[in-house]
Amino acid sequence: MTQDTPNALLSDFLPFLLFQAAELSSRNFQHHYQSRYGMLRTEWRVMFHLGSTGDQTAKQICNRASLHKTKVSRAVKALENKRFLKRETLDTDRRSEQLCLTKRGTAVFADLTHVATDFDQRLEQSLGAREHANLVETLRKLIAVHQSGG
Amino acid sequence: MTQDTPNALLSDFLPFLLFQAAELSSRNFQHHYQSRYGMLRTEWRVMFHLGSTGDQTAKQICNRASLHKTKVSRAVKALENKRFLKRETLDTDRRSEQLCLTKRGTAVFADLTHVATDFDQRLEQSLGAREHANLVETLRKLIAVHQSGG
DNA sequence: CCGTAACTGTTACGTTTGTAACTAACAACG
DNA sequence: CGTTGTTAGTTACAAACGTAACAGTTACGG
Repeated sequence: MTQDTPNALLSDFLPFLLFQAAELSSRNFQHHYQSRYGMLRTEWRVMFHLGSTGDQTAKQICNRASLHKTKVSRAVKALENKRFLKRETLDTDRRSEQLCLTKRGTAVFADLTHVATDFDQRLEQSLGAREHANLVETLRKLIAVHQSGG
Repeated sequence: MTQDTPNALLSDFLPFLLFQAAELSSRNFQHHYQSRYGMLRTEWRVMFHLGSTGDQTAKQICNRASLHKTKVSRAVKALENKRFLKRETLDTDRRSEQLCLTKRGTAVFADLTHVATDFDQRLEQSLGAREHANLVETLRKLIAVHQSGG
């Protein structure tokens, strides 16, 4: 059922392409944290943020990762049960908790970081260094636009 | 908890950036099909594929959209209930069903296509035409790489 | 102070999802 | 044909999810 509207534009519809690229690359990666550490996708994302951008509260992770607070809340609980993470109520505001990886959690993050780096390098090879860099830059711009209410 | 591994690379970890970009742009768009037609995300994706690449079976949509067959099965059922789509068992293989949009479904697709096109154009404006085109091209390449088992 | 409003994080509940088991149809081989 | 294996699509069940309501804490205005 073709439309009067040119389909060329629509078959390139960005949200769709983004979803598919995200879904496929995520799927290719999830096997690692799932089989080795029994982690869920959201758990890996939370750990990723703690490991790469440092100790922070759940709220900060929500904002930075575009994740819902209940999702983060449950992931934090799961990571805590696995002894990958510990929480410490802030003295300055006792509603918030500072989250940080335990020694064990840090080791897991380091391990997965290696896999992630390999993964990223293979991607860079198949795309070419410049295209890879451009992609990263463009995605960041796109994220910024949308977050400020595009 | 910083690592020995350079974090510059990791904070640009592509699967994460892709997820976030996909999530944000999808969220910005979902309001339209949700409030006007009570459609779920997967229903919109299925309709999108039928509308833009023509009548096809559920299996074909699964492959093209990287969606799980149960997800597609349920979306098709929902779209059928809304009378947006009809199925016709193939004579050549009576396991498969050809899916095609009804008149009503086609109208809905046309309406949402307009919104999508506007959305896409605004995106193109904020990114610039060349960067937008590059992004599309790179994402397609990336999807191709992953689908062939990268 | 006291009451109201706002904010962080958790929990209850209904919906959506994925895994696995299933039905029905085809295909290949004796 | 009949048996075995494969494929398209559905369904049952448990896990994960989002919405909304919640508890505890802070901020502010009288």
